[in-house]
Amino acid sequence: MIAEITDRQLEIIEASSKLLTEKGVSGLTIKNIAKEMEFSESAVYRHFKSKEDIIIAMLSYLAENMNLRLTKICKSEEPSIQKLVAVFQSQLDFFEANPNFAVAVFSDGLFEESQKINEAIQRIMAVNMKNLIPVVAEGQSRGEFINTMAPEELMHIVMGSFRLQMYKWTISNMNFNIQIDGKRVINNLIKLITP
Amino acid sequence: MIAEITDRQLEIIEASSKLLTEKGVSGLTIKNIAKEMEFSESAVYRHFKSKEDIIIAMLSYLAENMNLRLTKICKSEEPSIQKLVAVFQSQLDFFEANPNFAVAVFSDGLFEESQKINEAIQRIMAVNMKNLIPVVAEGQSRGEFINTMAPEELMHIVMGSFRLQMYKWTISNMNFNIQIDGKRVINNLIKLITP
DNA sequence: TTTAAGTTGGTGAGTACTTACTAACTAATA
DNA sequence: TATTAGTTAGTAAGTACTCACCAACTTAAA
Repeated sequence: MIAEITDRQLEIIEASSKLLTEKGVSGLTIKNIAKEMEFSESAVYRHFKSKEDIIIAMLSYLAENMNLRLTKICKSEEPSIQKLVAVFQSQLDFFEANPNFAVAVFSDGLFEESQKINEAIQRIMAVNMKNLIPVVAEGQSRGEFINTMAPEELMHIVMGSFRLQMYKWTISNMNFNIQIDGKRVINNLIKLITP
Repeated sequence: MIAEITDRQLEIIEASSKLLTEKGVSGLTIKNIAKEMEFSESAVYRHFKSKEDIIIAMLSYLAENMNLRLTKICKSEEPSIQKLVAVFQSQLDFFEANPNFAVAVFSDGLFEESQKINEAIQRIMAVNMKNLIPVVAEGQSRGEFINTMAPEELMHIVMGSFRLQMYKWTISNMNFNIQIDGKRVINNLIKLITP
């Protein structure tokens, strides 16, 4: 929560996410991080006590960023539909600009060996849910969204569709325009969940 | 395609998928496979020329199985809705009985280092699509499903929701009843995509 | 103002261990 | 006798991480 992060740590986080995009999980090694930072492997340990800590810091940094972005959108006074669309638009913009993070978040189970890392990834999912469930519930009570299922279940379908689209993008090595396809998915979802 | 597989190779495939469930990708090593098979590491290489080949054989075996199951369901004369439900029910049954394979298929990007393995995983996705797109198209023309988007886009939403449910199950270490939650997702989807 | 002590962020060499894979050999079977 | 399926004992390359050491800077006291 209280992310007391030094400049150097932030640089390492950025180097790590770059490596993650370009070389995948197996390329995210201390050796490669050091090379990217242009210093020795042992220097990495001056700033983080373990590789696990680096990954967790990276994911927490992302979660914090995302929460700020989404909270801002969700507390506005627009119609719920517009808020929902704006949230996913914001996610599209972010991941288009930072495709490195997309790999981490949408390639599920990537760091399965560590419980702590898995929890960090789940926290990112939770940030989405925490912000959007109230929006959906509000939309339902206003008659903007269909009322045939619980907000959580509506969100499950919306998130699942969005995640699958992001996944298709990451495995294609980001070689199509995620804005176009992403927007189409969101439009299709809106068609389905409005009365 | 023509999977000419020896008994011993099948045993190795089964041992590998067991390891995948219990220890994750990082636990799927030649050493562990050998231990599981109760013979030496080098004996593994009598049956497969590389670890990559084992993983590909494992995924191909799964794809073949799945295709047989789904094709049988989809060529029946029932209403399209019932076929769609039956397909996902069949998937639920299979992954409940073989949770090991669920990890492989729903933890995307797991074996990212190998292009061939990725292709094998995508072939499994394609088996689903190949069988279900015609069912959805047929259902749309019969007025069983809504007609406001292309069959592929409807399937995207259905698959995305299903995959997310399976993912939640795998990261919870299969500690809730996937039949109950899986069925609820399918029911919710049916509510959305029927007129 | 000089000196002393402590901190920060580096280095290079090395640890203990794991990985996929191989060569050479052996025993049993066709 | 040739083939099959196993063995033992290795390999080179990689992994995260630790060690003793050091230069530059900051802080505080003489």
